[in-house]
Amino acid sequence: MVENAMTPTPPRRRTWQRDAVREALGEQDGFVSAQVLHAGLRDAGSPIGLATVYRALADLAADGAADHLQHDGESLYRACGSSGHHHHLICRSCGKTVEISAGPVEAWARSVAADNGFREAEHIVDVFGLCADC
Amino acid sequence: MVENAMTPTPPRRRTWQRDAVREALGEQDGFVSAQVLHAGLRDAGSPIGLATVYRALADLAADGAADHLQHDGESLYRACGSSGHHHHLICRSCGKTVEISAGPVEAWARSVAADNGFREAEHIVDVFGLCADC
DNA sequence: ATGAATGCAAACTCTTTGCACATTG
DNA sequence: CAATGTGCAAAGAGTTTGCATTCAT
Repeated sequence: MVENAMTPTPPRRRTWQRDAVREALGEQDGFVSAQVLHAGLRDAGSPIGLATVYRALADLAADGAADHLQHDGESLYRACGSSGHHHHLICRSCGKTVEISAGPVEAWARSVAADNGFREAEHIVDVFGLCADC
Repeated sequence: MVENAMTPTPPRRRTWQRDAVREALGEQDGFVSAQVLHAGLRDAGSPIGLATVYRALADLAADGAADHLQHDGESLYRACGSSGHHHHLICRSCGKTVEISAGPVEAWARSVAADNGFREAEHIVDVFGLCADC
């Protein structure tokens, strides 16, 4: 099913859980899974439930406030709309994240999209690997 | 575990199941899920098991004979004769997927990873947009 | 003959959902 | 006060795995 064309009056209540998820997501560099985010929140003291994190993330993604992608069977989310546009190099063992700039890639993505008649192109580019320490 | 650098003597037995999976995959136009492929095979009369299809597809992908991607929680496969590694341009409205090659990006990803001391780098590169029809 | 491949079903992981209760607007 | 959001635990979906049997080499 598709989002109804017009937005009747998006009822979206403000709860501390929702805020917590949004903030936790924003503090992360790169993409995080719902599970990891939930674990982090609980470690930080929030008694928030896993289902709530899933629901909050789904809403954020639906509202365009978060980017969503899937890797290795799990959904990963990333705060979106915050600062500028950058990408990440992520260690899949220790989680270390290095911010990388992808100058050439930006142009490439735009041209590939244009060549195929796509408009409003966005792109997700992240590199996973094992860092020097792992 | 990683593929050993050199190929000692790839033990991969030829079974009619494996052939059936490879052929069925080849007859498909785009990407297919393991489940759909399995259903198709059974409809065609093959008493092949689901687990076998999963295993065969995994092997094909590992051997570079199939392209693999995930969409909406399921693994999709597609016969991929030669080159091996592709990325996708996805319409965020109708879901249409166009396979794109990212030559320059491959090199860039490798060098970025190397520059930061990362090994075994994989990368996620997907471009989203609105296709011409949407 | 030897051991990889298969099949089945149980196990697993990640995600979604039903329902009663708490909260928001 | 009405309706949405939350929690928990159970249900789902998709994929993987253990083990005895079958089959390719």
